[in-house]
Amino acid sequence: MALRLHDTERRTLVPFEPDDPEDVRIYACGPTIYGHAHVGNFRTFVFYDLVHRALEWLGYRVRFVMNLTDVDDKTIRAAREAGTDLPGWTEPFRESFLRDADALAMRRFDAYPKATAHVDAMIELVATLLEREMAYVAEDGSVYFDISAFPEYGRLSGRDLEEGRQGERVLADEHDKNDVRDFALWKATAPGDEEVGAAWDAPWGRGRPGWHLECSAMSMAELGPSLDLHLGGEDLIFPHHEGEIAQSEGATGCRFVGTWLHVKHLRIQDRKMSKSLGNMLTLRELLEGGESAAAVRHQLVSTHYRTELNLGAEGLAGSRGAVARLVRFALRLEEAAGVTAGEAAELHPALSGDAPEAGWGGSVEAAEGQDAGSLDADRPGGGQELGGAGPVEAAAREALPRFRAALEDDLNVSGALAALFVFVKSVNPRLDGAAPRDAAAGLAALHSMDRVLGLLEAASAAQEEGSAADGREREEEFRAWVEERIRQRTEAREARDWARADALRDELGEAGVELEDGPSGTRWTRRDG
RNA sequence: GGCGCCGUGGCCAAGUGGUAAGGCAGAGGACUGCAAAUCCUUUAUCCCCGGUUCGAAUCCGGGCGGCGCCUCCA
Repeated sequence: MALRLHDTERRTLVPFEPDDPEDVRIYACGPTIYGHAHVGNFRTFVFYDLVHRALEWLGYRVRFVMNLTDVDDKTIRAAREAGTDLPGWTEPFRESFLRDADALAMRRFDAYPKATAHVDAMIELVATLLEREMAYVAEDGSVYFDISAFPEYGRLSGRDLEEGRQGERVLADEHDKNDVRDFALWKATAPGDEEVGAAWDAPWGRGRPGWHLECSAMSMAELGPSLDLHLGGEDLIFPHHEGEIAQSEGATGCRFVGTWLHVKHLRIQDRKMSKSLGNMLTLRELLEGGESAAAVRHQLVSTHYRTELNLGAEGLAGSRGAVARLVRFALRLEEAAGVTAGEAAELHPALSGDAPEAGWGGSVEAAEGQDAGSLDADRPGGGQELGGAGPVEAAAREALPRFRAALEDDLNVSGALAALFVFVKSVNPRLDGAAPRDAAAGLAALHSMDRVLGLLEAASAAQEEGSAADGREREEEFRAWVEERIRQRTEAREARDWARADALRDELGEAGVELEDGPSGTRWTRRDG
């Protein structure tokens, strides 16, 4: 099976067929950087990250661009109120956004163009549309796109062109438009724009670019006239993306986007997130409140992108549990393998490469509908190759095709997570006494899957950030202290002095350290993180 | 009003014709000095009614309930 995605325009699942699998071009609508991004934004952005990771894992080479909107009504108003100029206001939030993205283990995209850096390209685009008579200059020097020049307007959102036309009173501040549905490509300079530097010269007059225009111009500048994939939140379908199509195809004459993917919105505690309800939760607030980034990432990524996701305390608690289980599993594998994840990958390239093929006899079809525990020799072509593999490796070879099949089915993360946890469940009991090389196979496969999910990455990123904040020396000191306590406790236990042993465990517990006594000694982990 | 989505065990959530993946939480058990971790066992008339079919959570009709977009909010 090959990758299939749900295209908004065709309203159905379609095979993903990029023009060139070696150069897949993806554009995603990013945030307006006038404040800290909220968790709803990040539901969408973490999905972008998933697309980015999944496509590369599946073997595509990807160029992925996400814009940052730094000139619009909101940035201008905020900069004015703060008495600064546009970059003075937006730049800190650009950095804030990237920090938040890092915290969630989002992999960096190839470019984050800012609108203000591409105004020339936007002016050029408007000029082209004027030349082609698809746009007109209004009395005040604003430029509008002429809807009637693009008969296909409305095809993405599936709305009736005539709807809302009759009996519509032309609003006072839009008297320059020929048709109420025409949208602004260029807005003539308004009072206050100059103060913050939000005004540029154009042949038809001074002003600033319209919102839809930014994305058309920047995607063309970065990726060319047509894209394989364009991503955005569901609210952008109309009018934003509809406008992008009209402008882009109007100017170039060629198809703008192959497949549109739109992410459903996030709700908070069963309510829509909105300013009026006062429940605009920023990611920063959530994290500073003590929530772990890995749990947040899990929560945001674990629900299919076309299903509404409701963020709440219960769900986050569930995510914490799920992530903790994976982290412990990774630790057990590392111990049993005696190597790092990187070394494990070298030992088992077939299990750790991007999108390991089902070439070991366990085809996707064969894996589906079999129960996870049956390492059968009766599967087509499965017996012989499996002969030399240990039980952990066999489980990995079972899990990876399922994981892949789920991703290929419109990025079914729930299915992918199920494949992962079936793997965890089947490996855990076989880990005691497993051959190191075999355990390494499990470690390699686990990290391969995490290259798509990013959950272990988010957990270890948080861990590192924590110790970096503490400072290297203090961290060393702390470790030494913990290990000394553990040594003392081991002595106490050998002497069967249970009271002393328990007291030491309690003391460590208060310091946030949890102990696990295993056959190979005592392991400790930090609570959370 | 127009267009569209959804309703699966305590919570979250896969599954779109052949008698229900997975996670979290709970209960019992194994293991442990006690724990923790791990494993085993255990919890579903798939919103309701009717229809199509040998067979439906899955298709069709109706109902009830929840939600989104329809002014630059991801």
